[in-house]
Amino acid sequence: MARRNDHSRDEIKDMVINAGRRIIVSDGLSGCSARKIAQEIGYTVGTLYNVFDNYDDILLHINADTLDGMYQTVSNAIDRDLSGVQAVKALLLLYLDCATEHRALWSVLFEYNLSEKTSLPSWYTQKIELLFSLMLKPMQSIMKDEATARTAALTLWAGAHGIIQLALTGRLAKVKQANIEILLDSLVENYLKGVL
Amino acid sequence: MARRNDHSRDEIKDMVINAGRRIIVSDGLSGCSARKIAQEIGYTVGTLYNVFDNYDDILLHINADTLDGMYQTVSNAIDRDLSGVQAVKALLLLYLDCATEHRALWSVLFEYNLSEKTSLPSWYTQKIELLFSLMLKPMQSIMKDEATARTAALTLWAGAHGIIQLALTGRLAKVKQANIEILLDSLVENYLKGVL
DNA sequence: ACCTGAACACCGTTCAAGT
DNA sequence: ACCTGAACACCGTTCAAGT
Repeated sequence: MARRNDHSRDEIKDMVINAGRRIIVSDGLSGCSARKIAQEIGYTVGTLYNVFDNYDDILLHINADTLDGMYQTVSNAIDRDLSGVQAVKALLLLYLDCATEHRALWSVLFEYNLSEKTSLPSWYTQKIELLFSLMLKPMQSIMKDEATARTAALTLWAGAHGIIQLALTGRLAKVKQANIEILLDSLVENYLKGVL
Repeated sequence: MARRNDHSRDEIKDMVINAGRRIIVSDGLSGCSARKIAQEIGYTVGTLYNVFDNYDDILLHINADTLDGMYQTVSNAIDRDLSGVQAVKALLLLYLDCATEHRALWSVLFEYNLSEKTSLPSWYTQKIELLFSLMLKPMQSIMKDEATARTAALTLWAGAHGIIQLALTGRLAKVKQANIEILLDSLVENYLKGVL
């Protein structure tokens, strides 16, 4: 034992993140733990702390991977033929797809709060910004002024998030899964009608 | 020991909920536990399980109290002189106040997910519905058709939640606390302009 | 009937000790 | 330098035993 050196530091990092993701997908966040991840990758729990600051740090990196995956999925699925209002609408439906298809990972993205004081690291918020840029682009093609385009994009982006979040967690009084798209449609349609 | 009978079942229930709320407010959700609640009220942890199903059940009841409190606060603070768009806008700003003033409790409301399968009990979703009725009312005075008024109210309500949630948790790229009101204003103003 | 105390099976985190 | 194993201080939950 000790000093096996089977894997490099970066390899272990990847193994931890991937094992954590698999466990969350199959058993949920509450079914995941540092010990279970360690067992899954064939190392002792102490090894995780050579590579990550703490358990929150592991979750943060899993979330980072989720954001990367969403960016890939969404940017690949974008229909380049659409433009304007239709493009924005299609984009938000793609986010809805991501959320429903990877529910557990998507939940961890928003519902896990890091220790109160420390804010999200900039390399992480940059991933958010990158994903957001997919929304900003079609909005800028609709509206000429850059500042108001950004405000509009933020508003619709966050608004759509709220609809998806509350509906998927059953907190949006009586709204069933099937009606989410109606609300998203209402949001985009009417907001943009008002803004243009 | 045993069979003290100092407090009735309902009294203990209240003590647990209130102690839990105090701990969450001062130490956050991660600082709260069944054991700490028990210690705070001078009982053993086992006693909590005579009165509640499990720890999730305790949090659910704390959330129920939070919802009751929000209903009281908001319905008392409503300016009856306002109407139409202004009334809706003022209402969402009152929610923002609730969220910022009771951050920890407000977080638990949305960021704590009960065990995957079981959905929220109806006595709980009724409290959500009651709070939502405060939003529905002014919307119905703006729009005649009841169904579209409800869709509009749901959309704005959930949309505002998304803006508040993402902004307060630092997940809405570069949006500072001060800009939340701008986004809320943009949401309500433009959405209603489109809908009317 | 009500409450305790102790147990069970877990946690995240640390770190001396081995190779 | 890397990894283990064991410890520490916690968890939620259960339940026989006491009054």
